Amino acid sequence: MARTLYVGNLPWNTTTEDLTNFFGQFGEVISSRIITDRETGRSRGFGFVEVADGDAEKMAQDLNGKDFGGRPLTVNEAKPKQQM
DNA sequence: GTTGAGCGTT
Repeated sequence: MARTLYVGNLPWNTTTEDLTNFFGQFGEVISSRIITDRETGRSRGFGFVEVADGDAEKMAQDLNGKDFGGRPLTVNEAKPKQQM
């Protein structure tokens, strides 16, 4: 399985590939997703990164507060989304 | 071409 990490304080131009590359250096990245505004299509400045179960907590602590794009990254374990 | 707390889409 994998854990989902909430990533905030991202630059507007951050892409999913940027998250995958950055998080990939700290652990195994399963998938990444940048949340874009559904109505405007522009980036909301945050996203989610799905990582390996065993590396999730370590990556969250290592990447939290790390500099990314010139700004301190905000990383936390994402809240479980309602699965229907 | 803007903005800056905040937990997402099929």
